[in-house]
Amino acid sequence: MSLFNLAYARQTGGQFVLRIEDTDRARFRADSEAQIFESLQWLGLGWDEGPDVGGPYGPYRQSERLETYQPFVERLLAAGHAYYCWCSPERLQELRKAQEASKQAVTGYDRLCYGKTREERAALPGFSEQPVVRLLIPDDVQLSFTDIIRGEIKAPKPDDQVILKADGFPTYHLAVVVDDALMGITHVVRGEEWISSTPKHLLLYKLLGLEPPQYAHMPLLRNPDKSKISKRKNPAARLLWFREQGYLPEALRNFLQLMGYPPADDEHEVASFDEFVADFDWAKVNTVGPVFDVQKLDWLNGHYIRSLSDDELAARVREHWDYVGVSADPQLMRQAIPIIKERLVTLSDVLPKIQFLLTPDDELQIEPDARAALREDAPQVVAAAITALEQVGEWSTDVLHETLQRALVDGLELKPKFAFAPVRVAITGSRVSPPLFESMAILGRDSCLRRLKAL
RNA sequence: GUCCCCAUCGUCUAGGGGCCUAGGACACUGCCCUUUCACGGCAGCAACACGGGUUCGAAUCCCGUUGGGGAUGCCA
Repeated sequence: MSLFNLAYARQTGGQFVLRIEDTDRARFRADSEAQIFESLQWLGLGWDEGPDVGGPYGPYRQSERLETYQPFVERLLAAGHAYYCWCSPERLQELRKAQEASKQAVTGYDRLCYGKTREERAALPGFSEQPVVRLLIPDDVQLSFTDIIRGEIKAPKPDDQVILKADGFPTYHLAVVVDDALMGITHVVRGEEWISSTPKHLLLYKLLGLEPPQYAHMPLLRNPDKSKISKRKNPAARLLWFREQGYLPEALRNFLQLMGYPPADDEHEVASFDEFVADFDWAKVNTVGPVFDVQKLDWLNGHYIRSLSDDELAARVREHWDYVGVSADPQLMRQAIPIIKERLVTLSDVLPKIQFLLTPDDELQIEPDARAALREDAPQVVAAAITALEQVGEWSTDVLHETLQRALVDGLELKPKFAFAPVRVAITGSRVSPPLFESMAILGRDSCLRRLKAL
């Protein structure tokens, strides 16, 4: 949502505003705001106005704007567009349960308090001391509106929605309308789950004499079983999970772009944010909720990793290690970057791929399947390799390649495949590894010979 | 239950009446490259949910069915 919001703001020279909608005290978490900041910043979606950077329409936290909403509530009350409701949460719950059980079409508040004074209402059951304020939905409330993604859409008829809670906080519905109007918001970009609430918002604009914004209702991302993406079913619901896993923000950004927006053409699935901005058009945004498929993200991430220079990639790996708390020799990692780069899917793959370089020689484990795959001639091959390598002057990739080629392939008349396999197992402990001679060059003469002798 | 949104390969999508024997990407399979694994290259597998219309002609327009999603909160 933010990505698309920002793209449009950039394309049109607008401001991207970050507002914290923290009107629910029950769900308040001290660290959630910091997580929002970190997620957006990491993804490269910086905001022009917000609680931390300020701006002309602050404060940008709804919990700090309580006095702002009060007069609007009073105006609605005075004009008869809203009314007090003393119904207790228990009564409302029972009402809801009864409506569900009845299998009738009726839902929503039954207007028990409408038109009653406090005294009149207090005489009835299910009374609570502290009232809420409800919006009176007229019968002729406007139910259709223009969505800049979907065109003309209909929405369900709302019930008498609470706009001011018993604790004095506004609900989202009131706060979002007041704030959007006061902050000069021209475009509201939100998930499609808000379509059904839009008539309430439009009504509020009308009753308050405010100019409504344009609406863009984006499709919701889905779990592989097509349900709405959730933290329980999908760790990907938490943006920072990707950071922890070693994904590049630009890869995730590109992927998210793809999830909501078709590529400009067949050749442009990999596209920068600037290209996205240049091509951006609300009418092209998808209306179908896409399944979040990590495989494609993996491919994109590998693609972006490969497009980085070795130094850039090493810097990213160091950042990632700092973030997740890995401490390993950064110099060695930098040396190994060229030989592991095209083998990486995420930054987390770096450590396991260079583990054999970091392990002390006497602690190197030979993987069981690697040992099992050794042929009977392995001892002779390793012995020949040791003999040949002990004569090597310059310990470099080319010399090592040439030396072993001559000693094993030519000397023992082996196919390269069988000639180098035992050496690979001795050096790396595995059947699969980064390129052998490069690895040996990084490891150094002493370690290589020790490992060969050990095998 | 009611209301709303949506419906093309396994996944993301192109397509907006004839250019579609439906194109691309990821994944998968095979081949090539190759010291392993990757990368890269080439090839292949694979879809218009169903039923009615409209039309000379429908993946494209309309209706219905089915399926999926969302809303129905003093949550956002």
